Amino acid sequence: MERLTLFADVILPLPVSGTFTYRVPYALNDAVKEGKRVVVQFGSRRIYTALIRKIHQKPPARHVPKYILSILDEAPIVSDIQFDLWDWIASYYLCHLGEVMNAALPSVFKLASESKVVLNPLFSGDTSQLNEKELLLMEALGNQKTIAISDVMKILDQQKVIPFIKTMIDKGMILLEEEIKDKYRPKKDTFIALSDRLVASEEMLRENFDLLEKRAPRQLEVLMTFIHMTGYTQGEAVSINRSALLKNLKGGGSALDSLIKKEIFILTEKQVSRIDSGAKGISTDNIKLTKIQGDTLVNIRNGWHEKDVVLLHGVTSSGKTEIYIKLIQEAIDTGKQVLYLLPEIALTTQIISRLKKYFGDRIGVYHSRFNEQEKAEIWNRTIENQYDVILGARSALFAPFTNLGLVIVDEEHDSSFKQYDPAPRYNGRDAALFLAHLFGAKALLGSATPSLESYFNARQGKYMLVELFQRYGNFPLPEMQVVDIKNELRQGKMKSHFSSVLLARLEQALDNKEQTILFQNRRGFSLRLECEVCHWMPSCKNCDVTLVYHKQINQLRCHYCGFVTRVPEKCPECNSTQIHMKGFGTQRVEEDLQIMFPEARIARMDLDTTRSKHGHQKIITDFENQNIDILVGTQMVTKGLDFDHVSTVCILNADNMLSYPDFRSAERSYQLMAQVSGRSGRKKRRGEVIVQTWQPSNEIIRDVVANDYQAMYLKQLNERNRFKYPPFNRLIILRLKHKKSDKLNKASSILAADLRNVFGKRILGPEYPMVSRIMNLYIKQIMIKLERGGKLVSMKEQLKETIEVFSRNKEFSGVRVIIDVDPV
DNA sequence: AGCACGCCGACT
DNA sequence: GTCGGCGTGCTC
Repeated sequence: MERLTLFADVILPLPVSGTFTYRVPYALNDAVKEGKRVVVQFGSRRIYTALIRKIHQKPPARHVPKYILSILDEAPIVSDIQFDLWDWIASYYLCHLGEVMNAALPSVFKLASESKVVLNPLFSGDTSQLNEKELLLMEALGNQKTIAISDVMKILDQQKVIPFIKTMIDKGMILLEEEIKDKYRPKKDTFIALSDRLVASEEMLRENFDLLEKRAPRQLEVLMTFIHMTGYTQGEAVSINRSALLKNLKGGGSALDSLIKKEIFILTEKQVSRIDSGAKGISTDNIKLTKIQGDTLVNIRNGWHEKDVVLLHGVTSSGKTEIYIKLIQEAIDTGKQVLYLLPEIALTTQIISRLKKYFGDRIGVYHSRFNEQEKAEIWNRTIENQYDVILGARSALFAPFTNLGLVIVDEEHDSSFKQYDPAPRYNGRDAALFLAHLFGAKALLGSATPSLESYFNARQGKYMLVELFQRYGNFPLPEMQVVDIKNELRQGKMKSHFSSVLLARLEQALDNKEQTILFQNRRGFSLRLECEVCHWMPSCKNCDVTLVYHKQINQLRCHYCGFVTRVPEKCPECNSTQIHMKGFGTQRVEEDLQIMFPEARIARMDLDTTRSKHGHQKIITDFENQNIDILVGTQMVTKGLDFDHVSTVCILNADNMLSYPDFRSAERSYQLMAQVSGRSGRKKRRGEVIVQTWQPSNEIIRDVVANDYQAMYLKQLNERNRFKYPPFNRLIILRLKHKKSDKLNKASSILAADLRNVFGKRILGPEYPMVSRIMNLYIKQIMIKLERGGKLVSMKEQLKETIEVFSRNKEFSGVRVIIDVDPV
């Protein structure tokens, strides 16, 4: 029989372009399959887990391929559709397939090993002919079986060890070994069962009882507890987790061991799950939708008849989750899987348990707090079709779905769906929509404050728009009150960051045992100039952003287009010379508050207090249980939390987000303020929202107070159009990094010039980003504004090509170019 | 990404 | 004269 010579193109988990072709050993001809992991050598000695992308019979023209060393999987772990998704991500976000692979696979699926040296078993053991260094290594190998190459360097105290190792191999003293083991280990637990003879005969069991009663009361207790926990039916063997048994006994390990020795119990090892399960879930029929929720459900269903994507614009607390649950159930009923994406920070136990309540162990959760072994287990279970629903943050979209029918992206406006670093710099929402498209699945984007892009798409007819403007139980939107900080100051009523209005309200809330959330934007520490009199702030003439003050050069600068201007001597609005720097005080809020309200229980939720593994969850739980009166927090408090006893929400300073130098700052501010406000008020009581600001007549604030998303949308859309920003234009940002600023400057202006030759006026910059040096690397960025409807694919090809040509220039070889498509 | 190869300064 | 520093280029 003729043997086929097969080759496999594999993806390596590295930032290298393209795939690499390996030869398939004949013995593995039957076993190779696209989507399986294989072990390959890449370079002189590195061993990697690669993924078979394509199997073919075409030998590489240029070189002799290496062989695949082994196959790791029984069955493919990545499907064709997933590969299509990976391809799309790599080409759309201009990154390498290997980088997508890295993001997609749980890290325990990838292994990279180091070569190790071992003693050659055939070596005579005669060390008389060895030189000093050889003796040293042989001695070390006497103590430990394997030694990594890097450790050989240490032992011999020299860098070049490869030639040395090579001669030792040639002399037959040592061998090279690559330790390649799957890092994924099924978790095993020890189980206890009654021995067969006791199971077979109740009489025998009684005999043992009597025996133990006299001599070993503790052992009897163990046996009794076991019977108590498992029950006893003659002829029916039952086992129980050892630790569970011991837990009920409060110790008794030695007594148990004696019973095992006496062969009354037998030990078995069983593979167990790391993930709690067994929960059955109750029927979703138990959810009774309100009339308006029911109507919305119907609207969404109808929307899907027209378009594949529906945007659900539903005010905060409108009961969107119940609608999602109904839709999930419907998808499951037709035998399909569901992907439910949320921003990481919104993945709290609150939402997880709400879904588990209905879908029990049929829901798999992808969570950054899960360790890699757990993620691998969820992955495997997904392939085995044990899940109907996958709930998770953006990376959950890489789960190995087989039959996806519905994608839900909740809080779709949230910027954390976009991965910033490292590559792939993908947007989880957009990639999920593409995934839905690949499966022919329906998609639902949900938000109380949709992103301009999504809303625009809905208005343009690309998506179907469904609106839900009534809060659950028809309780009213909170009452909003704008407090003019300027006024308060003038009247001497401002204490620290707190207006008299806020302080009065806080006192009242404390008296009534109501909870309060004080929101302060984390952003806004950059220096900006502001007129003390009229609060005019200098903004860019090319872009709709506030200029940032650069102290070193004493100039104002737009970090988007590079516009630079001198610091004005007089305010152009009111001619005042009182132009000062602005920056908001920080975490003193909590301390100041504590001084004013010594009795109050105050907590802070920000990056510092939530850094620990369960810090975030702990604060939420404490707040839920009303162990906290006042919660001071950043963005975090806005994400997907529902608290029942919050009567008041205060935005301490609306200005610092409004003036953030970013074309999205108005949109973001609206979203943030609207989302924070939505935390106020529940059920019986109408909530209150206090907005403290220097500019009470600011349009965005007015729109928030009026709950007028439309107004904000239309105004912003106009701005975006004027300045060629999304959704009208697509943005790509190139970030160049180098440790020498002069080299970087030169490199970035040359790249920008190269790009202008191709793209003309679509290129802006180079410019320093706001943080112009990170980890000793200087950074410059170039922005590309591509018009919508342009030849996006070919434009990206040209962009890639231009960058590649630039990178080949030796003068700039050390300059890293990072491509960020659709930055947020 | 890693690793080897290469070409230059400070040591036995 | 060697070691090892970092820059450069390739890996199927």
